[in-house]
Amino acid sequence: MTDGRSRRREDTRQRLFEAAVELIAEQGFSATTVDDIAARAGVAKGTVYYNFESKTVLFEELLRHGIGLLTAEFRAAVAGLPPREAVAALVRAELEYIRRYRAFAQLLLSEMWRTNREWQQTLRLLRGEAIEVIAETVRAGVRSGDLPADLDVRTASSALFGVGLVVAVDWLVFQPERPIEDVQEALLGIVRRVAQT
Amino acid sequence: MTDGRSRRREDTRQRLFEAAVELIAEQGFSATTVDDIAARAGVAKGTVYYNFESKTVLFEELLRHGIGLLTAEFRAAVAGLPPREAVAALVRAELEYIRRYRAFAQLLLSEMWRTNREWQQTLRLLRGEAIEVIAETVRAGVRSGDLPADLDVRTASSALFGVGLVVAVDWLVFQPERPIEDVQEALLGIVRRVAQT
DNA sequence: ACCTTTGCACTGACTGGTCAGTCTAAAAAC
DNA sequence: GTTTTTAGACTGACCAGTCAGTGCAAAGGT
Repeated sequence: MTDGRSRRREDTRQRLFEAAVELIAEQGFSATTVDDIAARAGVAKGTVYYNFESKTVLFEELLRHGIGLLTAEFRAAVAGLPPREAVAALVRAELEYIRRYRAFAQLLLSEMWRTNREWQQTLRLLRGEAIEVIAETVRAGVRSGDLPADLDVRTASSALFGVGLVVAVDWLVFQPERPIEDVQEALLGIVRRVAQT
Repeated sequence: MTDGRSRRREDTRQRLFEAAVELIAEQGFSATTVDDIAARAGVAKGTVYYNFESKTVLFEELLRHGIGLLTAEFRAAVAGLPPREAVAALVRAELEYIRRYRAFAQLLLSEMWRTNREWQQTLRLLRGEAIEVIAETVRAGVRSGDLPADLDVRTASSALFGVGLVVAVDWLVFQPERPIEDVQEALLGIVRRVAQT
C-alpha cells in the first residue's frame, strides 16, 4: 500500500476502534480495560499493543478519527449553501452523524468537558477544528446580513455544537423510541434564532 | 441536637463531598481514587470509610445532595410565576446554580448519559426528579395556552435541562472570561421558542 | 476535685485484587 | 521471507476496602 500499511492491519485497527468506542461510551476511559477492548474486538491483547503504543494513544487516535469524520461531514453539508440554509444543514449533518456513530457521540459528550486528563489537549484541539467549520458558516451569515450582526460567533458556534450533542444523545439514551424526525424538528426549533429557517 | 460530635462529623462529610466533587468533575469517577479524595479533604483514608460505606455510595450521596439542591432552587424559582416568566426563571435558576456549583455541573454533564455503571440507576432517578419540576411548569404553560399545544412536554423539558447544562459548562470550561450576562442572554435566545419571553 | 470508663471520630499501615504494559515462541497471512 | 497476529504468563504499580489502634471529650463514679 502507498502508506505501507496492509489492509488486514487496517481492519484490525478498525475493529479495535469499534470495540473501544462502545466500551468507553458505556463506562468511560478509565473504567475500560485493555483486556476488555481486546476481547470485544476478538483479538489477542498483544495485538492491541502491536497496533497502538498505549491505551491513551489508542484513545487519542480514536478521537482524531471520529472528529475527523464529523468535520468532513460538516464541510460536505455546507458546501455551496447560502448561510440561512447552511446552519440548518449543519444541524442535520450533526444529527445524522450522531445517529450513525451513537457511541462516539456519547463518548464525546462525556469526555468533552473534562480537565486534567492526558488526552485533554488533543480533544480540545479537535473540538476547535469541528467548531471552526461551524464558525466559518456563522461568520459568513453575519457578514452577509442573514444573521444578526451582534451575534457572538464563537459562543454561538460552540453552543450550536454542544446543543446538538446533548439533545441528540439525550434522545438516544433516554427516548430511543422517538423517531429522529421529531428530534430534528425539536433541535431546529431550538436553534431557530440562529438558523432563521 | 447539634451536639459537637455530629457537627464535626457533618463538617467532615461536607469536606469529603467538596473534595470528591472537584476531583470527579476533573477526572471522572473511575479515575478518582479514594486516597485522592481523602488527601484533598485533609483526612485519613479510613475517615472516608467511616463516613461512607464505599466509594460508590459516597458518589451516590453526592449526587442526591447536589441534585436535591438544584431541584429545590427550581421549585423556588417558579413559585407563583405565570408560565411565560416561569420558563425564563428556570433557565436563570439553572445558570445561577451552575455558576455556584460549577464542579457539580461539570460532573453531571460528564456522567449523565453513561450506561452500565453501578450508580446509573440512582442518577437516572434524580435526573427524572429535576426534569419533573421543569415538566410541571411547561405542562402548565401548555394548558394555559401560553405555550404551543403541540409541544412535546417530555422532550422539551429534558432538552431545556440539557441545553442549560451544556451551554453553561461549555462557558465555564472554554470561555470563563465571558460575563455571565452574555451566557444568560445567549441561552434565553436559544430557548426563546419555549420561553416566549 | 480526681480518676476511670465509654464510645465517637479518626488514623494509616496493610491486604488482596486488578490492570497496563511486556515478552516469547510459534502460527497464520500475505 | 516479512508482516501481523496469537495465547497467555508475568511484572510492578496502583487502588478499594479493612482493621487494630489512637486521641479526646463527656459521663460517672469516688
